[in-house]
Amino acid sequence: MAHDHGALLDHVKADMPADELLQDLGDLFKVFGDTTRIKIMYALYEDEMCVCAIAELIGMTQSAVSHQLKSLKAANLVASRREGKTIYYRLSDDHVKSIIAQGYEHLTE
Amino acid sequence: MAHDHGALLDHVKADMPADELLQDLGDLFKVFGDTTRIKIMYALYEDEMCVCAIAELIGMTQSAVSHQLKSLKAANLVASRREGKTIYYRLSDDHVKSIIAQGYEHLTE
DNA sequence: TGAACATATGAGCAATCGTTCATATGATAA
DNA sequence: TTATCATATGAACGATTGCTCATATGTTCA
Repeated sequence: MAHDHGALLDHVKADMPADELLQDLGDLFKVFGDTTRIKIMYALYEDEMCVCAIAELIGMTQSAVSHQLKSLKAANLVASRREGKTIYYRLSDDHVKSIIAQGYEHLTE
Repeated sequence: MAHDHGALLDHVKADMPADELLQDLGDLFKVFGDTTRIKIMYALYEDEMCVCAIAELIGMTQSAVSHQLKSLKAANLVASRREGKTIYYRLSDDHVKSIIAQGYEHLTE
């Protein structure tokens, strides 16, 4: 410790979410913290897209994209539907757009 | 590649931000992607706080907190002021709160 | 059934990350 | 100046991450 902080700590501590939620928040933002995944989310911004289209668009291997889509899906950021051999992914949530938009604003002002 | 995607790729590609911005977005969210840094930002949610108070609050070493504050400052998420020996940190931006709030909403619904 | 296509997945490896430990910097007070 | 307090920083190490490569799964069509 160091100098005295009075009642400040107790007050702030009372307003903090539970540790598990803080962990989940970190894990969620970790998914946003990679350029490849950001590109994938932007690819799906307007409309759904199949895996190989995403791969071609962002210039990455089908395998790499598939691995990242798995992360995104685990975080409930994308959803998918099958149509024959093809699987189409889409953003599952408006939060994706608003989170990215807030980040965008932070950078460009 | 694989099957044909017609004009879809060109259309979506035209709407994508420049690579450098996408990289910056990923780097920004990477800073949110750690529980310790999330805790620090929550600690500063209401008011500024000195380093040792943050360390005591979240139960981490002064050194660890200082390292993370450096990351947060490099991303323009916190700012600081000196008062004698003590240095007070605060959130530098309302985007911090709104980004975390969006993440929170995504998790809790 | 077998071939071709679209996607998923496991292992392995280089790179990045977050903490610890020791030490440096910077400010105050005696 | 010297001692002490508050914070910052560099090196080192274990843990996690994202890609590649090879291969597996699942679907369609002949």
